[in-house]
Amino acid sequence: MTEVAAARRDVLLATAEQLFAARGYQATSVRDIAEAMDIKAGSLYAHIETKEDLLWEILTAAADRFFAAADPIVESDLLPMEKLRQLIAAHVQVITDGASLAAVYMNEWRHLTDLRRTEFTARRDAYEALVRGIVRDGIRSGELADLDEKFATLLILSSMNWIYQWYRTDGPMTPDEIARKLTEMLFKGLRRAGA
Amino acid sequence: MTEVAAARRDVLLATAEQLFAARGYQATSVRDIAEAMDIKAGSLYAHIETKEDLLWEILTAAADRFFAAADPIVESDLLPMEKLRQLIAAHVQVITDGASLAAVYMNEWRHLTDLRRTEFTARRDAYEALVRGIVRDGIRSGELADLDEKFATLLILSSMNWIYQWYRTDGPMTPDEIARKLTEMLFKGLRRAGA
DNA sequence: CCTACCGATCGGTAGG
DNA sequence: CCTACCGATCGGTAGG
Repeated sequence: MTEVAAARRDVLLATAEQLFAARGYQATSVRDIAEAMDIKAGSLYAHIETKEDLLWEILTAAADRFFAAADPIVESDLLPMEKLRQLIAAHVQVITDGASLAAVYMNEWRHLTDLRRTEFTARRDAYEALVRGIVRDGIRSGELADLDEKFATLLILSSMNWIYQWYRTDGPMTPDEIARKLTEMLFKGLRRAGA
Repeated sequence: MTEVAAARRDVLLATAEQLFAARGYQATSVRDIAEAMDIKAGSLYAHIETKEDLLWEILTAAADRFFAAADPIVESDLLPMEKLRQLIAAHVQVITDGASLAAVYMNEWRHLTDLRRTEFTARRDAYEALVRGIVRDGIRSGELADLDEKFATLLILSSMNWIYQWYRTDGPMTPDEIARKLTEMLFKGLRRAGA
């Protein structure tokens, strides 16, 4: 593949990502994508075989980013709570860095056909297991309270994953501020200390 | 309208709700809905004018439930933190009581056409404002820490709204247990007390 | 609630 | 990357 063709493919993926995030996969036609690129629908098929390939590549790229951000932290020898703090910062960074990528990742995977959907959810579960492992270690080390491990993991993931819904690049908070505030609220709780 | 016709309409709405929750609005055809009811697609239009009417009625019913659960608590004269505790329990109850309704509520509203989408998001914002009002009062009364009010509200809402993703009627936790655990984690935080 | 049908749009292909 | 087109499916309607 030539460099130019590779670049065109990246434009195609970025265009599809934006439209899938804004309207959803099913509501986005190949003609919508082509029009946004100023080409004809049939021309897309010089780059892909099916519309689902676009979704699959976007979802795979998103999963790759989350793992690339988390893996070095998980494998480090930091204490569990510091691992958790850094993982939250890294995860939030991935989301704020590509809010439309995150939106597709959270919402559109169920439109994959069976085999790919199974592979996707397996990776998602594996990521959840990484977070859960840190939570478990934190409970054992005594840094975290004696929590329901699975429930706490879901609370952490859900609070992070909701961010793409309201985050705006031109909003008042930087990604780091978001991560810091979230970590503090999750760790310390909403109650006034001593109340 | 006869009672029989009203009952058929309820079946239609319940069927659409299930399918919209499972596959998404756009991926569900009127033929899918008709087939699930063992009738022909054209027959649906004895009950509705457009497919979007189904989505709109489901979303309106969902919003009604959330407000019906929250309003008496908001208008009570309980202390802010107790209000928040009860609101979380009531909100979780609505979600666990109808996980597919909640799924449609969270995911499918963006497929509404402009006017209805605007009305929907306005109601959603109004609900968020209810929660935020309690959070504000809790901060002022000193029951809650000196939090970023909006951020804390989003944390509470996101942690509640994620529940439909994993809740199963035959799972190990009752709705009350979920609400209790969630409240405790949100209020006390994940860190070991004194750590 | 059914039969029979409408125009529009869908994802995708052949040949250039 | 385009033109021209394919069969399938879409939401919806008329008349019974």
